[in-house]
Amino acid sequence: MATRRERGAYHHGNLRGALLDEAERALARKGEDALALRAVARAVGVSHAAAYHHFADRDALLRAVAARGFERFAAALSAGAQSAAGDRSFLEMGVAYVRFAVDHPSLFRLMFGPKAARGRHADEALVAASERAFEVLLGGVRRLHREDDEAAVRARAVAAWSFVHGLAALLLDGQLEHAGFSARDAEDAARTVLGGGAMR
Amino acid sequence: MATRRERGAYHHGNLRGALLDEAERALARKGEDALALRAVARAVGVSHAAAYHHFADRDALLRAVAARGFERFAAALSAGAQSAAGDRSFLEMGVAYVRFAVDHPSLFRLMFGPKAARGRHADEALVAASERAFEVLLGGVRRLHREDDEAAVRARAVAAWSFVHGLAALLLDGQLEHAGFSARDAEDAARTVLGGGAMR
DNA sequence: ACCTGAACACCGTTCAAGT
DNA sequence: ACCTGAACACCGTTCAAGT
Repeated sequence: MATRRERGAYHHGNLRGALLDEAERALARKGEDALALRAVARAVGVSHAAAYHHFADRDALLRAVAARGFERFAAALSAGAQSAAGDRSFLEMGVAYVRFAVDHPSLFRLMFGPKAARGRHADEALVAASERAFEVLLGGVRRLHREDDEAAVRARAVAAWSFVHGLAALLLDGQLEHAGFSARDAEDAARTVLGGGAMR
Repeated sequence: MATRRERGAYHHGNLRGALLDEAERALARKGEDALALRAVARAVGVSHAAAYHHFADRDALLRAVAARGFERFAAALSAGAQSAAGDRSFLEMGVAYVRFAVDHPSLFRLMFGPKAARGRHADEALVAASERAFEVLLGGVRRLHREDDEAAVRARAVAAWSFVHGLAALLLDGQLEHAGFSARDAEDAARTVLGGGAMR
């Protein structure tokens, strides 16, 4: 739980981790576009060229942040599903999905953005982390429809995933404000829309 | 239908339009991040400072491109809906939605990205264009469920929109390749997933 | 009204050199 | 093995000045 402030520890310590922490903070504060590799290195107290010893380039740093995001995302989905029993469990997973997106908008956009999409092959950790999140979702579908075969489970999972992902993305963009749903009360919106019968 | 090539016409002609055309091309070719205002001006044959006479900054140029995108998007949805009759009309609108996303990935991401979201208030044309697209969607829902009152129509529209938007976004990211759906055969994927019973 | 050239403060990336 | 300083080629944005 080492925070910044302590100098000298980085120089032969965990620079990679420190860069990731700072990049995540910068992402949350200023968004993906405004995140500068040089500024991250500066904040950590190291030369900008030092970062290239731990990440191939700026994109690789961002992909590593995205991979971490997927880990926390999967954990949040699990926690959501476990917060209720029976049929409501799946709904709560959807609510957790939307809540994560709205609570960490820049991280969520990074995780599902072009950087992460294009570099999927290149980044093992990213693929593994996003697959883990998908597994959590599959688990939820299996508990809901025990009788289905594997193909049917995947088809249901894709449909459910599309539904909740679209809702999260549109809320994030403020695109549903025409329809009276704002990102501020995203949790209510999620319960209303996801619970409205289209999900089963 | 004036293309580039003709020099001298810009100098007291339609520079704004030329910049938009070129920005759209650059967006499609290299993506949002790599689109440089200076490069756009250069390609059009004008000094980079000239662009600031027509757009407040780079973000404003991108928002204008997004607004144009929404116009074409609305037209594509209409055309899709008109390509079939009865209940199938709504499905075809969804297929057109996904096809647009996959055919113009960078434009689609721009339209629904943070730039467009944050600057919504600032950009009248963008809000108007995206509302027009939403109206097309509402029209489709109304034809499908004539008996519903306005609130029910909006709720159905939000659910349907979320579903199809999520599918489009996940296909774009290659996130559904685990499940056997690739962006290459997006149209088949759209028919399978959207037609699979979750939409009604 | 519309466009230019020069200037400023920042980037991402590379590379020889230091410990 | 890990980090630095200097250098390169590029940005976005501003502003006085030109027509």
